[in-house]
Amino acid sequence: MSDLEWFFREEKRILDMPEEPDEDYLARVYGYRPSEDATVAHERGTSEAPIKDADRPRELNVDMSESLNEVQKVTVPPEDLHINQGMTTKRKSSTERTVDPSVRHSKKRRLSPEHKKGSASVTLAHATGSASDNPDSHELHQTSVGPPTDAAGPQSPVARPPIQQPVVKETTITSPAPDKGKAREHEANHVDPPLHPYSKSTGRIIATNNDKQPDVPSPQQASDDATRTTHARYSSHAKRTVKSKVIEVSTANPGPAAAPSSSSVTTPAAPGPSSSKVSGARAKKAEEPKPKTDALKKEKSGKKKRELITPREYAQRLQDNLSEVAATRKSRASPYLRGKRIYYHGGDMQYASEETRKRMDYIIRYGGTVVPTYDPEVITHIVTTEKPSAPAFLRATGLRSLRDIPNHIPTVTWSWVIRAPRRVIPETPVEKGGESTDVADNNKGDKTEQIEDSSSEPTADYHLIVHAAFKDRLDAGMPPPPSNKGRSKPQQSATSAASGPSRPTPQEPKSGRDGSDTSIISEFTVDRVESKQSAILDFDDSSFLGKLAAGPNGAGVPGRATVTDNPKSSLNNKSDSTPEVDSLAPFYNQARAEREAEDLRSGLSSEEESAKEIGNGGKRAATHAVSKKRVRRFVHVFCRAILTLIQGFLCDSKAEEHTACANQDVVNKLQELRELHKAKLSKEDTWKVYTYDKAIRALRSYPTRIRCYEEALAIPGIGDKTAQKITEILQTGDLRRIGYEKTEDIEAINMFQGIYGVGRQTAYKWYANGCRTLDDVRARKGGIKLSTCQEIGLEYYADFLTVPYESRGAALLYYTGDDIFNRSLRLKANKMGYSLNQRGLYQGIVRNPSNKLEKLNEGTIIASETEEEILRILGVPWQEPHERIRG
DNA sequence: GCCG
DNA sequence: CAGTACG
DNA sequence: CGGCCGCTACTG
Repeated sequence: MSDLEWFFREEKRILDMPEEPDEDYLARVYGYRPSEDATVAHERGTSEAPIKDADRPRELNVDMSESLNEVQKVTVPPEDLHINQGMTTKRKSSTERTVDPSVRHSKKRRLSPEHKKGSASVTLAHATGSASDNPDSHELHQTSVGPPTDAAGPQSPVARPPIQQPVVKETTITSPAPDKGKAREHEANHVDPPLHPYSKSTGRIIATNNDKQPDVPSPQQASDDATRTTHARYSSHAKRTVKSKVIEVSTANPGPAAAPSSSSVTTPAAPGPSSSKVSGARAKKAEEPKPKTDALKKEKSGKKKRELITPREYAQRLQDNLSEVAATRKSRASPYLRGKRIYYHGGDMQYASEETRKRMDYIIRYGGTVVPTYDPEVITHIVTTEKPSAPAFLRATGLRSLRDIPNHIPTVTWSWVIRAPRRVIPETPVEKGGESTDVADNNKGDKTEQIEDSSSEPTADYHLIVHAAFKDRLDAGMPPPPSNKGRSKPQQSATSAASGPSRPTPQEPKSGRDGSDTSIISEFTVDRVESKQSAILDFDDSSFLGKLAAGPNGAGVPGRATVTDNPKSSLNNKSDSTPEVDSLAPFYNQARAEREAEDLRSGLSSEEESAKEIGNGGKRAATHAVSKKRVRRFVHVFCRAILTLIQGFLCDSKAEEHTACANQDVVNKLQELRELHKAKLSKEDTWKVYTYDKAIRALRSYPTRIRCYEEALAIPGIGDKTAQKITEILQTGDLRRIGYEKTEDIEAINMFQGIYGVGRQTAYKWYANGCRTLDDVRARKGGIKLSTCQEIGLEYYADFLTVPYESRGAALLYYTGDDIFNRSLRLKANKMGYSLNQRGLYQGIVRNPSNKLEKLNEGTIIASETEEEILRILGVPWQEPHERIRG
């Protein structure tokens, strides 16, 4: 653990080290000072606050909100994982209830007429603030409450600020609510604002919008009012939330408002956060009247021309403009790609697609170098699209075979780039006295003393394997086989790998335990080959990994006998007749086997399969049954450790919600299963739900298709049982369990749980009392009782959940106004020749005079998305929800 | 159900 | 205070 | 084997 601690602390230290102050950066680049904005200033404060937490390794969160959709937050100690996972536990259900909170609030307001404007906002603030542990909650609240948001703008822009000041503070997410637990700290960190102009003007949505949903610009969002800004921010979130969660349809059709403008501005190939998905947001930005926004826009459009340019040319250009780009990069992003000279292969040699350009920009932005041509002498990495075609690649590079890719050059897919932990590689590792860390520079040294002073422990990097571009070259970039110099010193590696919890500095001779505690990592340790380029994660300190790998489990492995007593059997001993065999062959074979596994076998058989592969890979492995097991064990432990680090908190990444992932079908099934358990009362089921949540979440963010039981098992949060289920789904496409457990009672109960304020207990009770439908509940069938909260929840239940995003305005109007207000409003609409219902304001509806129910003409919808719009058309002054009470 |  | 639910 | 989010927030 302390190794972990060290790791995180060290990482944090490094991350905290560089970079100019944000203000300076902003001032320099954008002529903008955060202090101008209270909100930002506040955010800034918090962003610095965590320093005092240095002792407590936390999420190392690099600000890369500009491309959050691609960002990976590094890490957390695995044992803390659950903290946040819990946070997301109810994500889905909360989604379903998107609206509900509002209900409560609006009700509150309604119930307490004394809540005037000001207090209404305060209520809001309180609500959002209290929920600050869940970013989404903001969205939700805001979504629901909508009106206040808007109201703050046009109606009483002046009167607000004083009251809202605290609101801003409270709700601006950024602040790690002082009274929150450590989990909140994560959140706080996580949300820590990108000190970016965008965030000020249009809200973080710009940066984080990872959906292709265009943000529909609305008047209030363009406000300058700082207070309003906050709202707008939420508003943005809200829109996104609603749009993506409540109704997906709208995602499909580009928002009417955003479409036109975005088309003209769309995604310049600038070294900015140019994610194509941001285009919508950018469109909005384009409408921002703000000067600084304009400046920004200008800067971006500088390179936006979309020419037909080859990747090579584009890369070249990036090279040429490097300094310029670097400026942009400076404090915006952690230069975690520093020193990496990447040859990017996008598949098409003739035309640098938007994607290609974007990626190249990205590489530059994060400190890497894009090398226009394939030159093994120069490049340190090869990055390809997710599914590169080998022939195309060969053509592009002029190679004859993938085998010709030099061993030391990792050949990985783009996912590797974006998933690699954001770690700043220290320019000058303190401990190493200025030794260059340029990944490429450290070739396998010939100096024997490296064994002592270098801690780089070549380990199979699962990360590399996972993201390897070609299955035939999984080993590209992996530690090369030991030179046959025979400086193999198993014990040494073993020792260092197993070094104790006390944080040893890299050059410190590892004062590990005695040989009895030999770590299994030693089995795979190929001496210290100085090929850091293999250490993608830059885990220079091997003890860290060693510890991870060895762990409590590894300790039990009788490693010593093998390593020490029978040196020849050591994997890194190349004395057998296969000098070519990479000691890491087992890894490759394992991984390759997984990749190639066409027909998925059951857990057992696939296990055998892999084992066989391993045996084939290293001859000696076949002769050592123990080794075989160890390999498996190690792979498992190691992979998991890596994945844990890579994935970080489950709550770190934005909800990928409906974004189909590589294992979507599996996810769907598991979700079904989870729902089943959700309806049950037992503690056991409760925890299963919890677990499935975690598993599902983990699965979602898993980049590649699961190939076999082991691979699933390696994912943190997925254990034996779930892995089995996954396997079943993979094989049969179904989960039998779901079939016979899915019964009507469960469905009814789950439906009840959809009501705000109703959980499993209540739902079950209702069902037990004979309720089967919502109407039953409404009728209080079985004499059931509802709490006030539940009453309201019920009142607003079903309809709202099905309100399409486009109708939200009308729906909000409908739900927030009381009976009289609504009638009045609708009557007025009628008198004006319109027709208003919960879906929208219609024009031109012609009804049969004799039968008013019969519509002769459907009419056209003229407003529905926002309340303001509707009210404006109807000539009704804006009013807060709590003011819409006439009865 | 997963994890330590 | 404990149960229940929320985000 | 026991813990699994919250110095929750609200309700009764």
